[in-house]
Amino acid sequence: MAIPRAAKTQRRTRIQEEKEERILEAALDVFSQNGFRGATIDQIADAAGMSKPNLLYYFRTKEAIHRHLIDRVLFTWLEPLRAFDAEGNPESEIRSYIRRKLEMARDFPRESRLFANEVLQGAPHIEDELKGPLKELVDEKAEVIRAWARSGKIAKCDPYHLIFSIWSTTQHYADFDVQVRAVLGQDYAGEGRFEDAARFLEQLFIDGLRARNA
Amino acid sequence: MAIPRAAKTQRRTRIQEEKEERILEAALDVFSQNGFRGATIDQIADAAGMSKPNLLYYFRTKEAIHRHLIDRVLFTWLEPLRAFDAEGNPESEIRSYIRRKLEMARDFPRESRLFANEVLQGAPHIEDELKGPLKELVDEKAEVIRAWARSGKIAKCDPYHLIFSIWSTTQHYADFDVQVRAVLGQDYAGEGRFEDAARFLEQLFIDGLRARNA
DNA sequence: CGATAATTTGACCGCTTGGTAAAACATTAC
DNA sequence: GTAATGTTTTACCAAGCGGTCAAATTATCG
Repeated sequence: MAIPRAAKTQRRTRIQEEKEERILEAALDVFSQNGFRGATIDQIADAAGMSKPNLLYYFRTKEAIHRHLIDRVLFTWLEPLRAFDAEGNPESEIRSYIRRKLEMARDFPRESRLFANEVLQGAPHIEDELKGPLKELVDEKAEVIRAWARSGKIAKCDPYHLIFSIWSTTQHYADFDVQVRAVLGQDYAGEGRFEDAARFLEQLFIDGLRARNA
Repeated sequence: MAIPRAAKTQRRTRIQEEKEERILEAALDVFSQNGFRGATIDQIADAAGMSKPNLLYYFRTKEAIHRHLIDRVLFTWLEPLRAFDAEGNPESEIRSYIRRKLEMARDFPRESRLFANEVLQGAPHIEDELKGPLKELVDEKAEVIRAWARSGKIAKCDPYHLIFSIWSTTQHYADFDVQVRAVLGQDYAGEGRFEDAARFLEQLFIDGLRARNA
């Protein structure tokens, strides 16, 4: 007779841990492809290879699964920006930031789409995180960029819009993948487009931001 | 006793025309905010100020409304790219393309989000349009850009990824509006961010693509 | 006016959805 | 072992969904 619902016991069994992971993995698939409202618990349960009530034993509601995923993604998604180093060389910092974001778009497209879906629909579940932690981190890094510009290491530019443009150009390859593939055609087999994109974006941003002694 | 369903009569009454317009307007609101699956006919009917069966008298299915909207958006969305002129000055062509795309993001964010929602979820309704007309148009304009690069008017670069990067950076201000606002803070009242974005993007792309005689 | 066609409404249907209840089953602790 | 706890299943529900139907209402036209 279980009053439970997983969280009751402080120490979670391995079976709990394993099942929860399987659920989240399946949910990532489904949510990222259909959005929150488009996803159904049955779909997720199917993909996780268990019955719906069984799934609901681990997560009480559909929203609980979603929140769990969103929290996780939000954290890892900002890693590359956190790594942005004020002491480093501006050009190589920007270059490696672009690289890392592009790698994430390539390796974790579902996470990117999950996030995009959420923001696109007004970010109903994460407004606070955006206005709080996210804004603070961006403010901090914007100051770093501004300092680089002031000291003439890169061209003067609006640091916020610089960050936005790196976000958008890199995530585009995950979020708009179907469109990218459609336009490039299938002769573009494999992941070559990511290498090409990296080359292009590095050129664009590095040359576009190179300090001009005018 | 009407066998009707609007399309039966070749000549549509003004009342038909007006109601259909009201429905599409309402549907744009709802679809762009909730995606296809997230939107309900009741919501759209409510927003259009009519009953559900009444709405279904004008559009037989939810998909019919959606297809109508998507077709319309797809067409107008490509206008700026079509205007891209091979004979013009490369720098000013690119500059005004960015401007126009940014203006569309500002003035028609719902249209942008409708499209983004669709592509994000795998473009189930418009795969053919992407692989057909869209690809052809992009191929054509990519050739123009390549010619500019060959003749040394702009730096050598991958024209496809250049187009992608203009699309993504500009549409970002419509699709990720909540995030942009959250990060910039509400001190950013009004639409000033679009002017700032325009300045930044023009600088980035123009300087990033300026021909290098190296 | 009356007749005919166009529009609107309310009642309804079958299916899917998120979620529950309770009992069956499995596992662990002693 | 057995008792307690943890897990899974079967059956189910109430609400929401896309869509239909037939009757009621309104507009149009001679």
